[in-house]
Amino acid sequence: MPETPAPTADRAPRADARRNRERLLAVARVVVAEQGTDASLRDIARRAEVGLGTLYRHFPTREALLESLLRDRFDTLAARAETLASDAPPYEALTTWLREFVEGARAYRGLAASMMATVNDETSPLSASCHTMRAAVGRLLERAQAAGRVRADIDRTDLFALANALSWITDQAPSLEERRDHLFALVLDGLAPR
Amino acid sequence: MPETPAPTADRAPRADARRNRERLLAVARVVVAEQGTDASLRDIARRAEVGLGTLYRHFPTREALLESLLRDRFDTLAARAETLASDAPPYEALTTWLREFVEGARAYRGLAASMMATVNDETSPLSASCHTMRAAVGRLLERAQAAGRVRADIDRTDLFALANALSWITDQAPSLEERRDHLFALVLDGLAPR
DNA sequence: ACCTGAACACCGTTCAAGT
DNA sequence: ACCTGAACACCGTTCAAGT
Repeated sequence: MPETPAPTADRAPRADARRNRERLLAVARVVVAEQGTDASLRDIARRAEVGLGTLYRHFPTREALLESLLRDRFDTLAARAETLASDAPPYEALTTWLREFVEGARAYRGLAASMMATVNDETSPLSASCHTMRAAVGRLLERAQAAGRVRADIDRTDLFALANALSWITDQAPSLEERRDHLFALVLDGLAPR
Repeated sequence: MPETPAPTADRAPRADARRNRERLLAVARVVVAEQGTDASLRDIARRAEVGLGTLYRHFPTREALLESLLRDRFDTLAARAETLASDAPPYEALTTWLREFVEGARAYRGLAASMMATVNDETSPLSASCHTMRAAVGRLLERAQAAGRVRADIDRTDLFALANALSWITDQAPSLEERRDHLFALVLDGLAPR
């Protein structure tokens, strides 16, 4: 019985496909860091020395590419929320997580906008990928609310929107970066119970 | 002495030029309402039944076009700030103005981003046009601060950024529109003195 | 003085042809 | 099974040629 390739669904990908995928992701990481989340897909394929169709084969949509780029980050942030939930007091756990979230969002310009888009389009791969992260921070929020440190009239989506809005500010006007922590603190004050 | 055209600087524009400019503005208002501030300039020229070069002649840049579209709004908002300064108590004047600002920003998707861009690029026509408006709201802020109703550690640029960030949220995720007033109130709470 | 549209250099997306 | 790049339909911007 010769090793028939057998096109089973979960077959190991061909070597060249695997290599191309990795090249694309590595290049995409650089180009998105340079140009933001609306970077030129053509440019990414070019710099990865790969046909444009190859990029589309591996990542049928821009969101799919971003998802692969950001999955690590989402997983890390979700895990971080769990750690904080058991290691820190409710309010401090929440604010620490939010601070790290906003800090990390600075990595890619346009990221905040891409994240907010997932609120509307639940079907996007990006939406699915950050869902567990949002659920995790939701639990942090509820804990802080139960402890009476955060007003009860906001939900995780409100919090997500506020965090992204803060990220967006420095996205658009880098000169306001030095004020970001300050505005962040101001919004936190707004979260206090009435 | 025949009526020599005399190319004086401030000559009345030719009739066709005047007409084209008005057509472009009228169409731009519609198209930007449909597509947002990054609307297709080609589409605007096409629907105005005007050559593409004509659009560029009248509005050398996208920002110049937006500026003409928004000048009224800026002037109105600046005047409104003056009215409120004399008619309403300091804090109420400020919050009323901010509410109207955010409410009005909903007119064009992408407007918040265009506004924030003026913080970095002081040379843009949009920046010049909204400068007096920003100065006016700056005075409202200072009054509210002097009355002890708003924390002293924020300036007009911070406030401008926060207002645009709130506008941006519903820009990106229209489904959050019903939460906007709520998030607005939350940020206002954050403005209270410590 | 002003208008026009072709020309140029870019996009995103698809898909027939290759290996 | 996967890769490739031409093809298509769009952009923004410029500018020679017209009236």
